Amino acid sequence: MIACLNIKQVEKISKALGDPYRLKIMNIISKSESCVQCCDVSAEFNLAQSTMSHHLKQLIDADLLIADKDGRNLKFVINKEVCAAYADYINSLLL
Amino acid sequence: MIACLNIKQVEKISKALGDPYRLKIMNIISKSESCVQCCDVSAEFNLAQSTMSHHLKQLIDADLLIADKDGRNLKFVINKEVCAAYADYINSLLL
DNA sequence: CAAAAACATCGAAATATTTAGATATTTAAA
DNA sequence: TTTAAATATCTAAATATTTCGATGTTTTTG
Repeated sequence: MIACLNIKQVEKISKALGDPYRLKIMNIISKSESCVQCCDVSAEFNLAQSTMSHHLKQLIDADLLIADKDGRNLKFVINKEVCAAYADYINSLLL
Repeated sequence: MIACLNIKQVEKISKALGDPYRLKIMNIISKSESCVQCCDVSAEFNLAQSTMSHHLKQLIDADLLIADKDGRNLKFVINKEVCAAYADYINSLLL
C-alpha cells in the first residue's frame, strides 16, 4: 500500500533532512493548516532569498515537498506518501 | 512509549543516513541474524579501513548503531529504539 | 507598458565532508 | 614477549555543500 523507496531515494531524502533549516521548513509546513508560501517560510529565517530557494529546491527534489505554482507564488504541502514511505524504510531496519 | 528525539538529534541521524555507504552498512547490520563485526562490514566495500572506521563512528555517534567491544573486535547491532523514534518523528510530519 | 513582487539561477567564497595513508592503540596468538 | 590483527586517530587532499549577491524570469499591479 505504501510506496517503496530505493536506496538512492532514501539517501537523497536523508541528505535533504540533514540540515537544520530544512528540518525547520518541514516542521513549519507540517504544522500549518493550509498551504504555505515560499515567502512565509523565508520570513522565519535570517537567510538570503536565494539560499532559501536552494533549500526548498532540495526538499522538492527529494520529493518531500510538493510545490504548487500559484501565480508568482509557490505553495507547499508535505508529500505524505513519500514521508510515510521513508518512515517505513527506517522501520524496516528494525525487523 | 517511544523515545522522543529533538531536532538536533534528527538532524544528526539524517546526516548519518545521507551517505550510500552508511545506508548500506545499516542494511547489512539490519539483515544479519547475529551481531556484525567491523571487518565483516569493511569486506563488503572497497574503502580504506580508516574510512570505514569513520563511517561507523558517525552511525554510532548518531545513536543508530550500538557498538560492543569484544576483544579486539567491534560488534554492532541496530539501535532499535532510536531508529523507531526517528521513524516516529518522520511520521509526525504527516499528522 | 513600466515597476514591483515572488521566485530561480549563476558564480564565487566560505565551510564541511569524504577519503586515504601513516601511525597509534589495544588485544590475541605464537 | 614479540608479532599480528582489529580498530582508532591524525593529517592532508579532493570533493561537496552552504551561503550570498547579482541578475534573470514570470506574473501581477499601477
